[in-house]
Amino acid sequence: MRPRNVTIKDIAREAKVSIATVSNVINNKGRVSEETRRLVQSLIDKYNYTPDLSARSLKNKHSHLISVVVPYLAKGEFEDNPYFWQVVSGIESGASSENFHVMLTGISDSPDMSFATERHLDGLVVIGASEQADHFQHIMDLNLPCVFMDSYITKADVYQVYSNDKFGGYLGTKYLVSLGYEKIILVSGIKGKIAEGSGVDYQRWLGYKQALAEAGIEYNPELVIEEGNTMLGGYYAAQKVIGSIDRKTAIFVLSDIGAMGLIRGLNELGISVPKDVSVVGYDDIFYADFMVPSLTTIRQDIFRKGERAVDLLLAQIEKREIEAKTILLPVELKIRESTTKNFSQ
Amino acid sequence: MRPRNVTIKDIAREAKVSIATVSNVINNKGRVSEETRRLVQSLIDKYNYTPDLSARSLKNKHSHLISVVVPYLAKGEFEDNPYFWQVVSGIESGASSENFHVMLTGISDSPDMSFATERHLDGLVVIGASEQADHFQHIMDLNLPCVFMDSYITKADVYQVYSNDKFGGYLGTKYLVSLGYEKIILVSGIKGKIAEGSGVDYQRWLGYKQALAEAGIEYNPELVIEEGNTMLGGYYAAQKVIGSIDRKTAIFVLSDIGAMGLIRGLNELGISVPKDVSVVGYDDIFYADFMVPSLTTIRQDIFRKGERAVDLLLAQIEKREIEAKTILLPVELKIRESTTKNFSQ
DNA sequence: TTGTATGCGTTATCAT
DNA sequence: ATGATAACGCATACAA
Repeated sequence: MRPRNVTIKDIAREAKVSIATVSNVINNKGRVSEETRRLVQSLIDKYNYTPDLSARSLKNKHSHLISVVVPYLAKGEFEDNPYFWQVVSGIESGASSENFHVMLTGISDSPDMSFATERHLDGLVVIGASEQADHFQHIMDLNLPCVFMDSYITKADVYQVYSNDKFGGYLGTKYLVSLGYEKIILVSGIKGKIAEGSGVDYQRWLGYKQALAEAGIEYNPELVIEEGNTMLGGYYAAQKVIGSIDRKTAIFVLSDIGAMGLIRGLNELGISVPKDVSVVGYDDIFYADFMVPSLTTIRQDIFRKGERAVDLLLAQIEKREIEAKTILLPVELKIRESTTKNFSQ
Repeated sequence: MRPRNVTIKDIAREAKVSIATVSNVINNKGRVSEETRRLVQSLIDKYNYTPDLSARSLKNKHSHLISVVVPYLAKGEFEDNPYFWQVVSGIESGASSENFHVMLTGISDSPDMSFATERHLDGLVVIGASEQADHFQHIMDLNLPCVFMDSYITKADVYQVYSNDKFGGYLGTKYLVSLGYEKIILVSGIKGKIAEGSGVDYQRWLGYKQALAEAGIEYNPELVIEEGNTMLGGYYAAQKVIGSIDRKTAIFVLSDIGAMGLIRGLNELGISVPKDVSVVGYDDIFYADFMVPSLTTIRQDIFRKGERAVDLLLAQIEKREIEAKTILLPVELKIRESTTKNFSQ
């Protein structure tokens, strides 16, 4: 199809040196005389030669290719949540600046991870894995550099990055309490995660409970709605909470995308935010500030989180010294229009 | 690091056959006796053997890897627009169902496309390229199977998929006219594209003009604001249009994400949608229905668009028969809350 | 039907 | 400082 590519051999021939020498100047290994180095380099430039990565990978067992995998999500939960895309953007950005490429491994893919070894992937960024699931062991069995995001793996020696979810849960709840609300509904993610005691939502729930306790408000499990951190989940949650909203009620949704669905759902039921009820979200996805009303939320720097994950992954791949295998990112409360003081007293 | 992988040789040895035979059963080439086929297959299963793709790629010159590239966007324009992610989702979905993997090639990457040949990529999906730009020739020079999305390349024999942008522009405009508006502001994308006569926005603009002409409304270039199809672009556009909004005015924004920014911007300036002004968007991104107000828009099936692009690409890669090198997808008007009849008369 | 041998483009070892 | 050569894992042309 396209003209045969120029290889290391062609360069060697034209430079009248051996391929070993060319290889050496490419990887500036070995001691090559400045003179031949320049000669070879000039030919490389002239022919626009770049080494064949398949050949290299065959030899080296690495590929400068990493993959991001999101194993535990249903179709749509991933693609319809800007959170993930912003993470992936950060990953791609961090990777490409270090000359790594990023493969996207769709969530609907089979649990089969063989592609990782087949392609000599250099590493994996795994988002939202759960230690209990089969997948986790599969991934560990790969024995590949890995960074887990948002996973709260308890096993030692696992590279992880997350943000301070417990504190985030605490912050959001405390803020609503400080506004004068006494009944804080928590709209959370995947059913069972809290009971299971795993995942980010569990951590955020811990913070929620702590803030409640500090405020002397009794924890009421009936106020915890597990509807999924999706737009539709939030939308349906609206119907579930509608009955229990009174003047002292506020709602804390553990994802911005869920909060968006909820606010929409509430609107359709004739409830206006923040006039009738205050809502806090979580994540600070890129358009949280542009929604109507703009969303009070727990902000984490999502893009940066992705970048940090690659940093950590590449450090592991390149066996660099690192401070710690675990990176904990800060969160902060971002006050916007979806919350307002409770004037009911 | 991890235990040496089992190779074709290991299987051959244990099966007491040659590697050629093993290779034959893997690719079910050649005539292999049913008996040995079964034997070899059982060992393949037993050892969980999968062929090394780097080796294969070195031999074959293909990789079962495609890449999506978005060459002409500034940082943020890509990652903050759900449109692109939905396209990418569609691409990933289509590709993975055909056992192809997808590489993400970030927009901030250098114009250098050498990675495509280095990695023996099987093909490219290029989004929003412009025939005039240098990039275009670079990509064509690769001589690689390619599908251009949203590009309106005039050169013959180029594989393309787009949706009916001109009709979309027509539909949105006509609808606003039918609601009783006589002054339709058009908020468009990248500056100069319309003058240049290229890209989707130019096509949509053509449709806009046509609808105006049919309605007997004189085209007024001052009503065309080129502020970028981004959230911030829309936001700033609000300040530009504010002065010229009267009772007969409606606004057509050529992206939902821009419309979101615009509506937010208008709100901050004390103008409410649709009470004070009607707004139509474009794309029907996944949350258009969940915004407040929900967005009247020109719908295209974005995910499907991505899927169709891979279909076309894979057909090209596998040299299958196809009906046409160009796929034109339909658009439709989706009426929601951001538009309302003009009662000013 | 099956085996042998060669080459794909590199890197690395060992000579020279 | 440089060159010859083996090896990486696979596919394939050709032989048997």
